[in-house]
Amino acid sequence: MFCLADGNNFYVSCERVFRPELRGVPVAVLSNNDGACVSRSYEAKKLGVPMGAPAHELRDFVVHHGLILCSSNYSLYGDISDRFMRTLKPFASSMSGYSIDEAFLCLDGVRGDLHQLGLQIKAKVLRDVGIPIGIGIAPTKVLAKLANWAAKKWPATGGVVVLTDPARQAKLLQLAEVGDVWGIGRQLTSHLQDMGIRTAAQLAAHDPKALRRRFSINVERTARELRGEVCFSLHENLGPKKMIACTRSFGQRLYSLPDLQQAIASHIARASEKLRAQQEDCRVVQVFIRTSPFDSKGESYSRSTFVQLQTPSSDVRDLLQAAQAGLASIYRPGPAYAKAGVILMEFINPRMSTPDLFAPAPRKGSADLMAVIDKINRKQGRGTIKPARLASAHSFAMKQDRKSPCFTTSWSDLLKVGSGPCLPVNAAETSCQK
DNA sequence: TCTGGGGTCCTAGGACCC
DNA sequence: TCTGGGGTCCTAGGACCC
Repeated sequence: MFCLADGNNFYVSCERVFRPELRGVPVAVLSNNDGACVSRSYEAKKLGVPMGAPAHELRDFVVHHGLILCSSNYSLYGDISDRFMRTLKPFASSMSGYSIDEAFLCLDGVRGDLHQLGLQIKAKVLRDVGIPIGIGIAPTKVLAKLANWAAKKWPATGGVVVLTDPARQAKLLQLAEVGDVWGIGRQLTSHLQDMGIRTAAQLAAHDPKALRRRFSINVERTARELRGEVCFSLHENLGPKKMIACTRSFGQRLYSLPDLQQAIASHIARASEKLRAQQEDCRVVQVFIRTSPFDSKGESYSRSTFVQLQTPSSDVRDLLQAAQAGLASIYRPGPAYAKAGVILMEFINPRMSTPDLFAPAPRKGSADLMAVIDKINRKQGRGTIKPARLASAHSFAMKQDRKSPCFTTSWSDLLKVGSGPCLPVNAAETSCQK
């Protein structure tokens, strides 16, 4: 039996934990660079604020309906996510975090009333972490997802739906459209509809073999899971990452090579840190730069290149060298660059591979040096030790005009408790509603 | 003015191997 | 005359997720 615990409007809920004035009012969280809407409160959804809408299209809601916009604050969300996962863990024999705001629990061997258990989990997370969640419990992951969907869609469920009874399963499958099923996106929905498959029930009833032939093995599995046949295990797709990407749009357009070099250096610093965290080396570094697809005037330019490392490495100096060489080969003066990124790929475990006899030897002392850098940066904050190429003020920095304080991850942002309302030390500068 | 970031998996088709 | 069978690897492109 699987249980899916999923935060409601997670980013907005995180903002509300430390900012009670945001409760009960329409709130939306924006993506990086204050670009598009990525999370909406219940009140914002009710107003009709669309998911994914660019910020400038939300003006009317702000002016006429009191919609409050927040920049995204990923260190805050990440920290609250950690607390969320820690709180869930004791409820199950095993658990698998699926995304920043979702986790699957394995309830095999759990005795007693599952609905009561769901209510307990929900109450505990609300009390200890401060965020509302929905709970779906069912024999397969796809059904647990659907149960969770139902728990959020119908408030009368109390936010907990247990799908063990076949009759209830069948009923829900008829109410859900095929596009509401986990793994069935826009394209598949339209193809399935052409075949006359409109509801989850119809998908479950369709011949799985035919689904495999027409689409893919995963559509077959999804359909089988809807019937209660387990095809996805708890720890599906776990393990080290197969690629690590760091990409960003700039806060403003960039033109010069040195500016792009800085952006690339900062991406490499972060990407190589992630790579070292999973204790692997990489063989290939991809670099790309591009203009904005939304710039109607001006030249459109998008280039990408792969740089092969002779000796696999996770040393920031090696990766930086490779990435800068790649950048130099694709950079051209003229275009208004809007975004750059690096992607590390082809990982190897250095303890389980044979070095190339003719490749240059790895740098001496690299592992020790990197370990010290990572330790210092973990303790003193990201960027305490960084490539010298990076200036302190970035020309490529993100736009985040409405960012809330890092209440839990920055000493200077801790809430000051004293007379009057609780305000963070630097609240004046970071107020959400500028 | 202003349009996110980071992942995974699958398939088809070609090249190549024994 | 008759022209196999079983595989791997690679890449590009498409689709999905949060």
